[in-house]
Amino acid sequence: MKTEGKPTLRRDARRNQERLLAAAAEAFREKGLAVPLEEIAQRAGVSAGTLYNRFGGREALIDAVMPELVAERMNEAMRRAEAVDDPWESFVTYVTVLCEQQADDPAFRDAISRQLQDAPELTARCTAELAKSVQLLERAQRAGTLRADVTSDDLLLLIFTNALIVRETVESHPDAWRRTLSFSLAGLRAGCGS
Amino acid sequence: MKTEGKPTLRRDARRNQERLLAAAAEAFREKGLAVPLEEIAQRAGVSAGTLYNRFGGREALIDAVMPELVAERMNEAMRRAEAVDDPWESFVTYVTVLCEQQADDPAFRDAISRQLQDAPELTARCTAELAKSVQLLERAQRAGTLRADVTSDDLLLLIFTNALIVRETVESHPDAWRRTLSFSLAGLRAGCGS
DNA sequence: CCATAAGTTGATGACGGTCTCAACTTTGAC
DNA sequence: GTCAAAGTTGAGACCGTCATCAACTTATGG
Repeated sequence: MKTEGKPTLRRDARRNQERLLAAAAEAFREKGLAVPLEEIAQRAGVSAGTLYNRFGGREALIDAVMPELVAERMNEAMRRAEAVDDPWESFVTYVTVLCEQQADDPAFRDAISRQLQDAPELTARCTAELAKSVQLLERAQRAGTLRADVTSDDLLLLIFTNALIVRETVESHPDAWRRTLSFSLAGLRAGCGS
Repeated sequence: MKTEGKPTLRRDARRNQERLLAAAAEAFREKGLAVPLEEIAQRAGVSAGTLYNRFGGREALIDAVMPELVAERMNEAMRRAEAVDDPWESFVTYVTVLCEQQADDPAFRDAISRQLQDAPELTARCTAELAKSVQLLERAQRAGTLRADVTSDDLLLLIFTNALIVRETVESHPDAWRRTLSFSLAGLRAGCGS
C-alpha cells in the first residue's frame, strides 16, 4: 500500500491557490461576499476555470478565507470589551464594536448575515467565537444590569439583524444602525422590558 | 384647438390594463415585489410586451398597484391602535400590527423595505399615512411613557428594519422578529435609554 | 531531455431575467 | 364593410453571472 502523505499540489498550482485566497480576501472586503467569481480570478491573474478547479465554487472559497477574518474581528471585539470594567458597559462595548466592524467591512457583515449553508468551517468558527462572548453576557446579568431573560441566541440575533440593517442603510444613512442599536441596547437593560 | 378629454384607451387595452393590475396585486402578495414580470403577464393572460406597453416597467406597475394596499394596511393598524385607550399600549399596538402585516404580506414588506425610487405615488402615500401616526407617537410622549427624543424618523426606521428582519427570517424563524421588536419597544419606553 | 500527469485556459452553454420591435390582430369611426 | 390607428404578440437581443470541458501548457521524476 502507498504510504500517502499529502495530495502534493504542484508548485504552480499551490501558487495559484494562494493568489486566489489573497484575491478573494481582498475582493470580499471591498465588495462583499457576492462579488463575481470572475473578478476574483482576474485579481489573482488566473482564469475562472482555475478557481473552479481549486475550490468548488463560491461557498468553498468563502469557507477557506472567512473563518480567520471573522475570528480576528470577534477577538478584537472581545479584547476591547475586556478592557472595560463595568459589566454592562463591557457588554455594550462588545456588541457595538462588532456592529462597527460590520459597518466598515462588507465581508464581515455578509459572513454573518447571508445564509451560507455550505461553509461549515465558517459556521463552526462563528459559533465557537460567539460561545466565548456568553461570559460577557452572563457577567452583565449577574451584575443585574442586563435583563435575565436574554440568551446567547438573542445576542446572535442582535448581531445578525444589525448586519441586515447596515447592509441596507450604510450607503444612504451611515449612522442609522447606531440609532436602531441604541434602541435595542436600551431595551436589554434590566428593568426596562418584561 | 382640440378639447382633449381623456387619452381614450381602446376597450381591449383597458381590459388588459385592469387584468394586469389585478394579476400584479396577486403576484406581489404571493411572492413579493421582485416577482418576474413575465409571471405577472402570464397571470393576466397577456404577453410581456403588453405589460411594457401599458406600464413602463416594474416600478411603474408597483406605483400603480401598491399605494392602495399600503394605505389599507396602515389604516387598519391605525384603527386597531385607536381602539386602545392607554397611549403607550396604543402606540405599541400600531407598531406591532404593522410588523405583523409585514410578516404576513411580502408585498407590503417589500413596499416598505425595498428602495423604490421611481414610485412617487407609493412614496407619497407612505409618508402621508405615516404622518397620521405621529399623533399616536406624540400622545404617548405626552403621557410620559414614550421617550421624548423619539421622532417620526425613528418610527419609520423601526418599521423599515422590521421589514428587513422579517424578509430574512420569517421562513426559518417565524417569530424572530417578535423578539427583536420587543427589544426595540422596550428601549423606547421612557426612563430606559438615554 | 522526455514523457506524462497535473494544471490552466477561454470559449462555450445554461440560466433567469429584462426589454424591444417588426409583423400581426383588433377596434371603432366613418 | 372598410381601413387606419391602436394594440398585441412572441421571438430574440441582451445582461451578468455561474459552471463546464476539450485542448493546450507546464512542472516534475526519471
